[in-house]
Amino acid sequence: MENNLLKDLNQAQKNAVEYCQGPQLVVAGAGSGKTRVLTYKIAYLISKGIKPYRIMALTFTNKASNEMKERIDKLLGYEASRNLWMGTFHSIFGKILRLEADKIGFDRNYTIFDATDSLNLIKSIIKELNINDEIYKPKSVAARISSAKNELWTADGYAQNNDFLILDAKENREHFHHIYSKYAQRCKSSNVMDFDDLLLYTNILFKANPDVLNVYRQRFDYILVDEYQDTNYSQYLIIKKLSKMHRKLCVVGDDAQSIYSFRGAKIQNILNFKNDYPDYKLYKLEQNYRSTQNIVNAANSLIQKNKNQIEKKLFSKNNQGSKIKIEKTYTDGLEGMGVAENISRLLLDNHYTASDCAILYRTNAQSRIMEDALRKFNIPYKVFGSLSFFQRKEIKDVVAYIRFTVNQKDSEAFRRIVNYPSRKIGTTSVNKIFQFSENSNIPIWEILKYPHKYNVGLNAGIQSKLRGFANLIESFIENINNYNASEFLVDLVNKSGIQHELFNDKTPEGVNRYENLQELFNAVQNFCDQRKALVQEHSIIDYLENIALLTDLENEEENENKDKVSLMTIHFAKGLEFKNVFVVGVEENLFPNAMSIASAKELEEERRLFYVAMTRAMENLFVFYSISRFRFGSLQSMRPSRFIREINEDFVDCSAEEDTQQLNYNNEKRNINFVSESKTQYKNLDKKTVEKPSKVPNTKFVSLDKANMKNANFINISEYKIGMQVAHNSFGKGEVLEIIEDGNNSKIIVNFDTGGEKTLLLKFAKLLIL
DNA sequence: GAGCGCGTCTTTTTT
DNA sequence: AGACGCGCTC
Repeated sequence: MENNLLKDLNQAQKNAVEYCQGPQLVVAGAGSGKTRVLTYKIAYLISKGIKPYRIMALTFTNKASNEMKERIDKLLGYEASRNLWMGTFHSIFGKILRLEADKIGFDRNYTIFDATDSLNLIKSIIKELNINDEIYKPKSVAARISSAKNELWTADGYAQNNDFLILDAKENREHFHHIYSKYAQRCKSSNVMDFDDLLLYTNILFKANPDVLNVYRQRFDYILVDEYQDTNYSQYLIIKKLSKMHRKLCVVGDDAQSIYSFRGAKIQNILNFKNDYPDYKLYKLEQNYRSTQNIVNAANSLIQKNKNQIEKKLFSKNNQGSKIKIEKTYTDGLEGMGVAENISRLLLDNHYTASDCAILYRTNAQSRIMEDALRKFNIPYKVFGSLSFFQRKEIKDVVAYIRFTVNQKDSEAFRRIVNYPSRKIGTTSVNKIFQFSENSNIPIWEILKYPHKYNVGLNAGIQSKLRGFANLIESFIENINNYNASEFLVDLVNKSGIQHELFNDKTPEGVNRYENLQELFNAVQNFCDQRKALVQEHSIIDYLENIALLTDLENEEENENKDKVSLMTIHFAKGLEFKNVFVVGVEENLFPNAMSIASAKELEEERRLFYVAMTRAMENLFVFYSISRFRFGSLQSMRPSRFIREINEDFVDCSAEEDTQQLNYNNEKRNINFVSESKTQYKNLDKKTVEKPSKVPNTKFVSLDKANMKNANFINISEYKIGMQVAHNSFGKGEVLEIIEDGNNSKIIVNFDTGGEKTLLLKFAKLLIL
C-alpha cells in the first residue's frame, strides 16, 4: 500500500509526504499538486498506523474538504475518510464547541448566525442605542467587529483597551465599543454564534480550560492545514495551541495565492512559520502540472511585480500551449457576447465540453451580463456562489423555523418567522416584546408562551396570536425526536402555512420559490437516506448542523447533467481548474478594484487575485476587458487594467496588445470602429477555428446590447460632430451625416452601415459615440 | 398592520 | 439597474 501510494508522486511531493517527524511547511505553487500531497499524506499516515480519528485536516471551504474526503475515500475506503476530523475551520471547531458549550456559557444547541443575521442584529442595536447610522454604517461596524474578533479582541477586551478607544474617538466612532458589547451580549443571550465566534470562542475555550485544551492536544496526533496563507490570527493561534504537544503539523500554502486579507488573513503566518517552529522542514513544490508553459510563464511574469513573496520558480513541462488571448470590447454587453461566442466556438470544435469552460470575474454583479449572453447562445451554465441556495428568502424562512425550534433564544430566527406567513403580529408588537425581554431579562420564549403573565403592553388579540405561535413551535419541538429530518420538514411547512403560501403564489417568482422549497425537500430526503444507510443520526438537528456552514447545496440531480459553463468569482475559483478560462472585466477600478487601488498592499493582493485567475487555466486563457460598462446605473468608460500590461508580452497574443497601449490613458479619442474590432476578435482565435462559424452572424457584434443602450444618457448635442462614428442599439454602427439643432427636438441623421440613412430624434436615439 | 411608491445607495472578495 | 428603507395611505 505504502509503495503504491508513493509511486503516484514526483520526488518533491514524495519528500513532503514522507516527512512526518515534526513541523513542516509545504510551499506549493499553483497547480503543483497541493491537494494531492495533502491527501496522500493523510493516506500515508493512516497506512503507518495512525488512526483516522486522530488526524485533523483543516480546509477553508467545504468544497475543498469534500474533494479531499472523496479522494481519500478512493485511496483508503469510506471507513477511513469518515473518521477523519476533516472539514473547514468553522465546521470542525463548531463541532468541538458544541461538545464543550457549557464551558463557555452556551447551550449545546446553539445556532449559527449568517452574515445577514449579524447585520440585522447590528442594525437594530444601532437603532436601540439611538446612534446615528450614517456615521455608524452597519456594514462597516460589522466588518470592524469581525476583524476585532479575528484579532481575538473580545467586546470586553476591546472596551478596556485605551488605544482602541482613543483611535475610535479620533475617527468619530467613540460608540463603537458599545455596539460591539451589546452585540456580543445579545448573541450570547440568544445562544447564537456568528462565523467569527466559532473561532474566537474556541480560543476562549482553550485559554480558560487548559484541561480541555489538553484533551484535544492529546487526541490529534497529526494536524494538517490547507491554504495556510489564508489563516487569520484566530485560526493561527488555535493551530499553534493544538499542535504544541505532538508538534506534528503540516501546513500547506502559497503566499502568491493569499487573497483573503480582507477577512483577516495574515500572509505573515506563512512567512513567519520558521519563527514559531525553528526546527521546521521546508518543502517546495514548484512544478506545475496543470497549465501550459505559456500560462505559467505569463502568470510568473505578472506576480513578479509584487515585492513581498517567498522566492520560488514555478515551471511547467507541459506543452508550450497557445498564447493568452486578450480581447477588447466596447460595452459590457458585447463583452458577454464575445465570451459566449468564443465558448460556442470551443464547443463546436467538439474538442471541449461546456464544463471545460469557466468565466471568472472580480465581483458577483458581473455574472448577470455573462448569463444574458450565454442564454442568447443557448449555452448551459451554472453560477456558483453569489445568491447561494441558502440565502434565498424562502429557504432562509424555513431554516429560521428550524433554528427557532432547535434554539428558542435565537432572536433573529424569531424575528424572521413570527409574522411569516402573516399572523397579524406586526413590528410594533415584536419590538415591544424585544424591549420587554431586554429590560426584564425574561426570555422571549417565555413571553410567547405566557403573554398574559407579563406586562408587555400587548392587547388580548395579539396575546392569543402569540400563544398560537408558541403552540405551533411547541408542536415542532415535540417532533424533533419523533420525526426524521424529512418528516419534520413536511410537517413544518404544512402547519406553519409556508407550503400554502408559496403554493398559492403563481407569479413566476412565486413558482420559482415553490420549486426551491421542493429542492430543499429533496436535499433533506437525500440527507436522511444517506444518514440512515450509515446508521447515523438523521434528525432535523443533525440536518441543521449540516447546513449551517454550508454556502451552497450539493445538488445531486444537477450532477447528472452537469455539462455546464461555470461562472464564479475568482475568490470562489481558488483551488479549481478548467481547460478554458475567461477572465472578464479586467479593467482599472474594477480589477484592480477601486477600493484597493490606493493602498500598495491591497493592490498586491489584487495582483495575486489576478494570478489566481490566470493559474486556473489548463490550456486556454482569455482575458476580456470592455471600454465602457454599466455601473451604478450609468454607462462609465473604462480602461484596460494595468495587470494586462504587466504580463510579459511574449506570452500574449499581441494583436490586442496594440490596442492596450493605445487605450492606456486616452479613451477620449477612440477612433476604432467595429470592423476592426471583429477582426481582432477573429484573429485571436485558435488556428484551427479561424473560419467564422456560419451559426453566429457577424451582426451580433455590430448591434449593441439592448440593456446597455437603454439608458445610455449622454445626449448632449454638442458632443456630436458630423463625420463621427456612432453606434445605435438596433441599427448598429454608423456615421453622423447631419445634426439639426431644434432644442428639445434636435435631430441627427446617421448613415448606418447596415441600415442606410436614418433620421433620429436625438433625445431618444441614445447613440454611443465611438 | 399591510401594501405601495418614492428616494437613496450601491459594488469587492467569503466561512 | 436593482435592492432596500422609509413614509404615506387604507
